[in-house]
Amino acid sequence: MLQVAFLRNNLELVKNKLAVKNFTNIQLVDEIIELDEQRKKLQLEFDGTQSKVNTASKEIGQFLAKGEKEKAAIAKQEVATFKTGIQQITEKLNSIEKLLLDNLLQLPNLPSDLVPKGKLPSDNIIVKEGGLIPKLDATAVPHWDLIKKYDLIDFETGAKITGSGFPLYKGKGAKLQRALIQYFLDYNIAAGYTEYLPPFMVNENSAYGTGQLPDKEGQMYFMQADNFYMIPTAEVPLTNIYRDEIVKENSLPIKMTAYTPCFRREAGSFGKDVRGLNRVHQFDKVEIVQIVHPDKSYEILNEMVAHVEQLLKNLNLPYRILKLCGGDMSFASALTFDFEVYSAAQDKWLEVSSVSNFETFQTNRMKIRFKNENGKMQLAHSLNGSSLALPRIVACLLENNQTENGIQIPEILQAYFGSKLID
RNA sequence: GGUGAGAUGGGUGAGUGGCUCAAACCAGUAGUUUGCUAAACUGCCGUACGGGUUAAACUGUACCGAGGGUUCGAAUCCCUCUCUCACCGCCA
Repeated sequence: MLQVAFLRNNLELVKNKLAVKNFTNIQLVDEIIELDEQRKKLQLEFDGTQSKVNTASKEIGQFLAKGEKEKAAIAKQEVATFKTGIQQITEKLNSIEKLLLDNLLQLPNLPSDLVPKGKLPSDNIIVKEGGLIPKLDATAVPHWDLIKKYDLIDFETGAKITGSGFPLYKGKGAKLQRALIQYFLDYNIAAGYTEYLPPFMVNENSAYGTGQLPDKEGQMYFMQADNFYMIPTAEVPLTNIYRDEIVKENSLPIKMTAYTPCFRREAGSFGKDVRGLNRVHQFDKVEIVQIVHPDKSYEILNEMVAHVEQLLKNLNLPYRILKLCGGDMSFASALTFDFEVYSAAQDKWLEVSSVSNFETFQTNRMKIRFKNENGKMQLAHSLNGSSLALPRIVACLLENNQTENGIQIPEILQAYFGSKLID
C-alpha cells in the first residue's frame, strides 16, 4: 500500500510510474489526495470538539468535588451539545476513512526505475542465460511419460482422493520431492537464512498483509468454518511473522526460509499448459524472505537473484533470468526477476522462481518498522523469492536427464536422494 | 468441547470511575562524578493522525488484547469476540 503523503508530494512521478505498470485509473490518485484533505479537516474538527468535552469533564469533576452541583449540571448540558456534534463528525470521518483505504488498496506498487516498459510477457527482458541445453535423442519423451514409466506420480489416484491437480507422489517420486526440499533448505540455511516451518493456513489479516487480500480471494482455498485461507506461498506466513513489529535496526537484514506446500485454485487459468506438472493446485516450494533496510534492498535483491541462480547451476539445469516489464509484474512488486528453466522434451521455458523487491508496499500494510539512527520510525523493505518451486524443476530434471538406462540424478542431489539413478 | 484465571508501554509489573496527560523497577540513551574488564547520581526515553515552526520548541486528539455499551468523565463498570495459561473431557 502506498502512503498518501508520498502521493501528495510526488504527484507527477506517481502518475508516470503507475502508467509504466499499465494502471489506467490514474485519476484515482487525485481522488485519494482530495479524500485525505477532507479527512484532515474532519479530524481537526473532531479533535477540537473532543478537547472541549475533555476540559468540561474535568471541570465537572472539580465542581462535584466542591459540592457545586448547579455548576456541574450546567456544564453537563454543555457537553451534551458537543456530543451530538461529535457523533455527526465521527460518522463522516469513518466513511471517509473507509473510502480512502479502499481506494489506496486499489493502487498497485510503483515500479522501480529499472523496470522496462511493456505490457506482455514478450516485453520482458532476458538479462542472463546459463547452463547447457541438452541434445535429447529421438526417443526422448516429456516428463508425464517418464512419470508413468518409472511410476513416480499417480495423477489419477490424486484426482480420486481430492481432485485434478493434486498429485500423488509415490516411491522414488516422493523421495525426490523430499531430497529437493532438504537440499534447498540446507542451501538456504548455509547462506544465513533461518529455517521456519509455518502454519499452512493463515487468517484474514495475514492474507491482507502480503497483498493477497483484497482482490485475490478467488485464487486461494478458503476454510469457511474458521475463516482461514490455505497459503498460496510461504511468503504469506513468513513475512507476517513480523507484522506489527518494530525491529531493531541492527537486526536487519532478517533472513527467513521455509518449505511449505502451496495451494492455488488457479481459477480461470486452466485450459492449456496444464499437462503433467506444468500447473497443479498443490505443489511444494521452498521460499526465501528478507526484511531489510531500505537503503540496501536493491543490493539484496541482486544477492537473492545470484543465490537462486547458483541453485540452478548446482542442479545443472539450463536457465534464463528475465527482468519483468511493468505490465507483467505483480500488483505488489517494485521490481521482479523471473527464473525459467528449459524443459527439453517439451521444448519450453518454465517459470520456477520469481524474486521481487516490494520496497514498503507490504511493510506499510503490515507496519514492519525500525527506528533509524535519528530516532525516527521508518518502514523496512521486504523481498522474497522461490528457491525453488518443485514441480517444474522435477519436470526438467526428468526430461533433461533421461537416458536409456534411467534418469540421472544431479550429483549434488545424490546424497539426499540416496542413489544416482531412477530406473 | 467444559470450567477457571488472565491480556497494561521494549521487559517485569502497580493501578476497581475524576488526585494516572499509566506509578515503580529493569533494559536503552545522554551527561556528571569517581575512577577503570565497573559503580553511583541526574536528565531523557511510546505509537498514530493533526496543528505549529526554515527546523525545533510547543501543542490537540486517539491508543492499557479487539469491537460495542453505560457515564459529564472508563485501563478501571457492562456486553460480545479473540488469544494465552491451568485443569477436565475427547483425540493423532
